[in-house]
Parts: sequence; C-alpha cells; structure tokens
Amino acid sequence: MSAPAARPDPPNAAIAALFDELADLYELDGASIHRVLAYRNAAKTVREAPRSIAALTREGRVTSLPGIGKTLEEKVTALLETGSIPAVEKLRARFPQGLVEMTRLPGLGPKKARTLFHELGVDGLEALRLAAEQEQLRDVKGFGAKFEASVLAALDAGLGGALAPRVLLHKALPIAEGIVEALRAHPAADKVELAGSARRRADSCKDLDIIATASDPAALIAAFGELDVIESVSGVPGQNAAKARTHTGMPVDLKVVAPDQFGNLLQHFTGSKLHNVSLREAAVRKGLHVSEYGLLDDATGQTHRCSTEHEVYERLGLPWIPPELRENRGELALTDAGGVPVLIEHADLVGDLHMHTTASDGRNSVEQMAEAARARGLQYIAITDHSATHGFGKHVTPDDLRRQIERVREVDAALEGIEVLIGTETNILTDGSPDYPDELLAELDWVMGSLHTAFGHEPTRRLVTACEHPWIDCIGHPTGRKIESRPPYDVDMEQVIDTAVRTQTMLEINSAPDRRDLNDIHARAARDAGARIVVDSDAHGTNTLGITVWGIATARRAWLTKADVANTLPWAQFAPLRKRATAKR
DNA sequence: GCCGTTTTCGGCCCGACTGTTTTCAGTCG
Repeated sequence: MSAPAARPDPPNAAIAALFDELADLYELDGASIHRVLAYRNAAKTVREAPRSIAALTREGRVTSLPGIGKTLEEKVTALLETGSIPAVEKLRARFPQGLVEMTRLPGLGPKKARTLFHELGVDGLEALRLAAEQEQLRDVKGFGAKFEASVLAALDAGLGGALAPRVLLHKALPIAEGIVEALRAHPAADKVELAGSARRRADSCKDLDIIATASDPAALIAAFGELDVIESVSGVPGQNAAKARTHTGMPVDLKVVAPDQFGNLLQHFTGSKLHNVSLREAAVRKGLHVSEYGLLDDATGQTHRCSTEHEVYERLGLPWIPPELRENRGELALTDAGGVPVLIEHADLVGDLHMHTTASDGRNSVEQMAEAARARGLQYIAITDHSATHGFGKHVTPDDLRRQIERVREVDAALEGIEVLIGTETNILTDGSPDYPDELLAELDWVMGSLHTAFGHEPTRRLVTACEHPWIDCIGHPTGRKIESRPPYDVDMEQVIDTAVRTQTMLEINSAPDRRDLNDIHARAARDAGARIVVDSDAHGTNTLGITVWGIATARRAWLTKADVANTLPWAQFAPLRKRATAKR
C-alpha cells in the first residue's frame, strides 16, 4: 500500500461548513432536532475556534471543545485522512442541493421541503415554482392554496438561495441610537433601550430591537411611525408593538412593555440566542423557567417579573453580564460581580499607532492629523503611510520615507501636547520580508507590517516571518477579513499568535468598521496567550480618527480590560514595550 | 449527537404565529 498523499489541512471554516451542511441534510432526513442542533452547535464552535481544528484532532484533543464528541471527532478524522466525510457523501446523494435552497424561503422548512420532494419530486426552486403555478402543492396533505401563494410571492420577491443582507454596526448603530434618542424625548416615554445585536456591538446587524415603557404606549408607537428615518410601519395586533422599516431597508421592532417586565424583555431581546438558550438550560437545573415574560419558579408556581435586567440575572444567581459578552462563550460561568471583567472603554485609549496622510492614500497632512488627534485628547500618534509596493495609491519610496521622517520630526517639534511619531505600514512581501531596507526601518519609531497583496500566497508563513523580523513592531489587520464581503486569509492564527508572543510583536485590532481585525475571538485568544494588543484607527483622514470606537467594541467583545491593550499606556510606558526598544542591537 | 451537583441514559429553552386543521405540526425568532 502506498503512503497517502500529503493533503493540506482543511481550514476551520471548511469543516464548519461541512457540519452545517450535515445539519441541513440530517434535518431533511428527518433526524431528531437535537441531533441536528448538535451539528449546528458544533459548526459554530469550529467556526469560532481560535485553534486549528485539524491540528487539535491529530493531537486527540478536539473533544475538549464544547459540543464536539466522539462521533464528530471521527468525522473530522475521516476528513483529514480521506478528504471527505462518508455521511456527507451519502446524504448528498439522497437529497439534491436545491432542497436546502428551498428551506431558505420563509415558511418553508426542512419538513415541508422533504414532503414536497417525496410526494411531488420537487427538487429545487425552479420545480417548486412550476408546481405552485400549476396548483399541484395544494394536493399534498398539509398544504393549501395560501401556501402556494406565499411560495410564489417569496420567489417573485427574489428570496431563496440568498441570505438576507446584514448591516455593518457602524451603519446600524447610529440609526438605532437616533431612534432611541427621539423616543426618549417623547413625553409619553419612560424607559427606552436598544436591545439585540446592536446592543451587543456585534460585527453586523440583521435588524434593530428597541424596548420601551411608556405612560401612553399608543402615543409612543404613533410617534415612532412618524420618525423621519422610518419608511413604513405596521402595528402588531393585540400588542403594544410595531414593526417598521427604515428608508435604508433595515427592519426595526419597537416593543412597549409593562414597567414590571422591562427587565425580562430587555434581557430576552438582547440575546444572543445561544446565550439565552444556555441561560434557560442553566435556569431549568435550578427549577426556574426563563421567558421574555418573567421567571417561573417550579417550587412556588409563581412567575416573577423583573423591572430591571440586573434583577433577571440576580434571580438566576448570576452577576449582570455586559451585553458584549452575551455570546455563550463562558460568561455564564461567572459566579459573582467580582469575576466580571471591567471592560476597556474608548476613553482609555491615549495613543493611535496606525494612520495615513497625503504621503500615501490619506486625505490630510501630518499637521492636520496631529492637530485633530490632539483635539481628541490623544497623547501620541504614529504616522504610518503605506510603503513602496502597496500596489495602489502613491508609492512611498525609501527616499520619500526619509523626507517624511524629517517632516514628522518637524511637526512633532512644533506641536505641543502630543507626541508625533514616524512609522510606516510596510507591505509584507511574498517571502515574508518588509519592503523597505532594514536600515531605514531602524530609523523609525514604529513599524506596522501588513499583508496587502497575494493573500492566497502562504499568509501564515509570511506573518510568522514578519513577526520574526527585528524591526516590525506590530502586525496590522492580521486576518484581512472584510465583514460581510471578504473572508479572512487562510491564516493559522494560533501560529501567528504564538510567534507574536515569543517575538514580542504586537497584534492590532484594526478599527475600520468593515475590518475589526483581529476579531473578538482572535483578540481574546491573543490576550489569553500573552500577546500585546493595540487598538488603532487606520484613519485615512482627520474625520475617521474616532472610528476606534469600533475597535474598542471588538476589544470589549473579546473580554479585554484596559490593562490588556498597550496603547492605553502613556508613551513613556508604551515606548519600552516596542520590540525595537528591547531587541539586541 | 452531546452531556453529567439528575453522570453512561434520558433528557436536551421558550413562546408566538401560520395555515391547515378539528387539536396540531411546522416554522420562526
């Protein structure tokens, strides 16, 4: 028997996709919903794992992850050894891909898709449309004319296949806060709070949820519908609630509730779903049943309503948990308030070590950036223009950079109240080296190294090599992901983090609202491994220096405290932490 | 399929809405 051919490890995202597909296929197959959920749960665990699942499996440690047991371990092992999972192949042969697409239509789930496939041979969206138009669906038991109409309406609306678009947090949050502010100003309003993924500061939001109490609910709901940002609104029959849509197409739900249930509703609609599921499972073990309406106590048969969210958690024996942590990533193991991390605040940042000027692709001069940063209360900034091989914008040649060193030194000398440092964002070439000579990098105060080209070309090795470089102080936007538009490079972050720790290379949380890179998972893993983290704006103009709020949001979702982020330190304490300050010359 | 202050089996969150039905299954959040 010949030795098996070397096979590259499947990335975690690929394994997660297979588990999700298995969940879909088993659901079509009529498997127990608990088994299906086990696969979905495992897919999420794999997708969020900061370590390589393939490596963990080879080390025999993959079952230490929550939701991964013997059976799933075997499936990953089969994938590593043969390149495929037998169960996936078998089920794919039985259920056409079109059935999964059908289940994305509203009101059409796996059970109905399976029935239509078996009864009518409907195997996808095209066959479904034909059968609906020919009024064949109503002949199947459990289906009727209304179902046919809703299927056709959904297909005509272009649904099916595509997932609903999610709006990036920096677009969603201002809309949400504007609505909340306007409602609070209304005389009928009492409490108004944002809930949902926007309150948790997630990367993106599907919709907005707002919970309120009011002396006159109907008046508040009417005022909601009249807001300028609202395009259309519909009431929810029998409830003090409204469903609306903004002019940008974002759904907004407003619920006006009794004051003594405000805490329950706010907690429920803040989520996340997985946080709530775990919370309720833990509650059941204590004889309590949590819903949006209150806490039912088995012992007394009474339902306790909570006017505050703090009371909900308190009755469950938990400290209040900051919304950013409510992702079922260990927050329910926090037993008392002392264990809850004091999360970093935006005001804690005193330095910004990544920004651009007109020397490369920025819109403002060094002076303008420095003055704007000082006005924002920053104590130090690094000017880090793109380098010579960036590939677009101006090419900052070594001579250009030498002139920029002089320019920045002049501005620094002229400006009181802020330290202006000269740096660069050097491009990491395909061999892992920076694109400026070492002597030039040595003259700078600070060097970011980032990938901007050839993303598919060995990103892990290049980032590891960059960390080993004596003059690269920090890796910029380490995974290259663009939220909702570009997946991360196929990079083994565990290796990069380990190398960063060993070489004292810092890792950036880039605050660009479509990056937020490191993400919350990786930033937490980096901190836990002992890496130094900086939160930077990557501003390309004075007007975007403040986007560090999004980087801070990610840092908070990563459980980071002020002490975990290096540029909360004054320059005198930050400077010695740079690799160049400690490297043997 | 996972998991254990109910531990190796028997559970595994909560509620609302819809359409098709005479009491409920499926879907959704």
